Amino acid sequence: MKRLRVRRATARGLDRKGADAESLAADLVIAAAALIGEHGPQGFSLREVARRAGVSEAAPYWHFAGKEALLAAVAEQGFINLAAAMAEARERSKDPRSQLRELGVAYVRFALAHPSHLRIMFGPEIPDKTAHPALHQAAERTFGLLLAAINEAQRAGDARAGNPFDLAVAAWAMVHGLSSLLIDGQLRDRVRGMREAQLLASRVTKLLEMGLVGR
Amino acid sequence: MKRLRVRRATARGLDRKGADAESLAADLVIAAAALIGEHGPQGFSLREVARRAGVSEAAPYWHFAGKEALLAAVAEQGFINLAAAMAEARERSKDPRSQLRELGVAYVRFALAHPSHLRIMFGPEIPDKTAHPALHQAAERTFGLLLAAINEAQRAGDARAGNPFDLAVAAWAMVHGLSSLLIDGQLRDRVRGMREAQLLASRVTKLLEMGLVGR
DNA sequence: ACCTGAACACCGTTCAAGT
DNA sequence: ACCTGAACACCGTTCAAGT
Repeated sequence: MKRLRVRRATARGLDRKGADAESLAADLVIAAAALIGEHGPQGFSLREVARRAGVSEAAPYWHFAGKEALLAAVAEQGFINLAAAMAEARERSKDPRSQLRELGVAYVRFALAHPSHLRIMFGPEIPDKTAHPALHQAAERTFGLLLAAINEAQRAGDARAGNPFDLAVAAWAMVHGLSSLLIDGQLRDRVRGMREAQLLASRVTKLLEMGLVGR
Repeated sequence: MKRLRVRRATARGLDRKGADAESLAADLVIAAAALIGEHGPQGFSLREVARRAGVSEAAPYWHFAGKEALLAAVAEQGFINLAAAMAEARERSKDPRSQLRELGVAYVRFALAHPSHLRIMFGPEIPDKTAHPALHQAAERTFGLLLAAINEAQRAGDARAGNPFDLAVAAWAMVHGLSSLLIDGQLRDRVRGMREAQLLASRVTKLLEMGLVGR
């Protein structure tokens, strides 16, 4: 029994204490996230994850309903990480207008740094988030962060009046669309490299900003 | 031999004349597009496409290098259809500013009408479009339509000065992001139904328009 | 030139059986 | 409670063989 646990830990290439006390569920999520990061959403398989965790191919089914449930756990962690990055970005500036700009930059930066993760968070692998309440909640919380920033900007006169939901969707659509186009290589002909992508992001975001601010 | 052709035609549920003269390649693309439309990109398999076309599982490999090549053909057709819808939309209005608005509406409408098709056109199933020259060209041509509309709007004073590429990317990112969020169900809690989605699209697009026009 | 049949190495999922 | 081993029905791709 003890040998088995050790096999699991070394199979992941990890060597930290307390591996015995960990649940296999957490190990599987970690292995899944790593696998997605390496080979993309396409190259992901439940059997390979089990192999990396050092367990049989049937073992994951004790902890997750199936492949989609494991991916949902990975996606949930992704939203938690994105929300943390956005919260941190917001704290970097004082005035609401530049806070919004920082939020957008953080979003695109996260997308470029973790493209495969973003695909799992938004892609068709999980057709209905409401089937995974924890994931659904994490996604809602992330959007809530943006909505709060919009609200504050409106109160400070740094965003035009109007339905805050519309403004938030506009901002979200812009950064999400730009991230998707960059990740999917749609702009690869004319935008080379991460640095150029970030510059494009700030120029493009500014164009929307003018519409959102209204002056 | 003739019996075989007939079997192919009826297997697709079609009964048009001239089926004998058609190439299997075209049949496979049609069957693939239909399958994707029904079951989404996930439920697509090359074997099932072959079954629907009434041929053996190895037959497609004579016409396509593999699964990705067949998907690339489907995606190419998608870009051709999208470009046609955009060109038609543009002809509906005279002044450049409302032409841009019509382009955006057409994009979102296409996405909502053919969500699975859009995913193939942009998703990770085809990681590198340059590996499929015809697809790459069709995608470029579609973006070129948007770029031309931006250029014309700038000449008419209906769009602010500046790098037309930046303006085009902003517009593209906005409608693409909104389409993605709608398709992926990210707004399902607060936007119910196609009609409400279209209304949201026109409100949100207007917010960007103010930034693009600059007055 | 174009297609079939059989094969290989994978995959997700289930289920009896073990501890 | 938690995991294994074996099985089932799939999948993408290859390749000799047919016509």
